[in-house]
Amino acid sequence: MFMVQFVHPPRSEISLAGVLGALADPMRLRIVKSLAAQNDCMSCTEAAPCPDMAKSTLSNHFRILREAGLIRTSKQGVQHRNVLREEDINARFPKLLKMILSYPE
Amino acid sequence: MFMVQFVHPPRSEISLAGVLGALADPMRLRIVKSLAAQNDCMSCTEAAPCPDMAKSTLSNHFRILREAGLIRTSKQGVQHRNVLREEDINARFPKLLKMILSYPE
DNA sequence: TCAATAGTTCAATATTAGTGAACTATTGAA
DNA sequence: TTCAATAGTTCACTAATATTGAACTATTGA
Repeated sequence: MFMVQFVHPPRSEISLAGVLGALADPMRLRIVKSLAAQNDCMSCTEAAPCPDMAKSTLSNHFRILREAGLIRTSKQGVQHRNVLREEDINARFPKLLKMILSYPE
Repeated sequence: MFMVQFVHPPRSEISLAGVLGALADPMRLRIVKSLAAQNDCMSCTEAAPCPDMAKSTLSNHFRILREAGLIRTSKQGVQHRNVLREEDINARFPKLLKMILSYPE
């Protein structure tokens, strides 16, 4: 009955604290690394950082990434398509994302 | 009777998640910016991001920065001398700190 | 010795994260 | 069309973390 509505901040409202906070979690960092490596959209389960994580936890991580402006989510069929908002992040904080993703750990 | 002991992680144990998490707070980011601008040690109150913050809150922010490996604290008289561990951070995550501190907000 | 200064620690409350269970929405097949 | 499977979300509960006032420790200087 009620469609799930995704909340995406406009580019101008993407904050540094928000971005850093979203990336300051090893699981979320792995999600973002997956999305960056794929260079395409991925479903939540495809980008899941580990197989044994609770669905609700995974969903929460995607929500945090979305609300921080790091990813854009749209619905396609039964899945959610998540893409990295690379252009937006780069426009706000040039080179930051690439640099953070470049570290091995 | 009991000296306050400061906990500082060795360089090798400074983690990306720890650094990003520590910097993902506007107040702590301001503290680190102050220390970077000063390029010297500062007391906690000198580097305080706003004057009306509770002492205990300020103390807690410094503890988080310290435990993340971002600052080194030593005691001098009645004050604590805080310095940015720039070399250590740069060794672990080259250019990251400078980049994060370069954004205006 | 006493007051002032600089922080820390403690205890209480408030916010946030992780998770299982129940739910919604879409697809595909009987 | 109905039903099961799939993909996520939302809710409710618990656990961890942040904020703050009050009490405390340590140092200095009068």
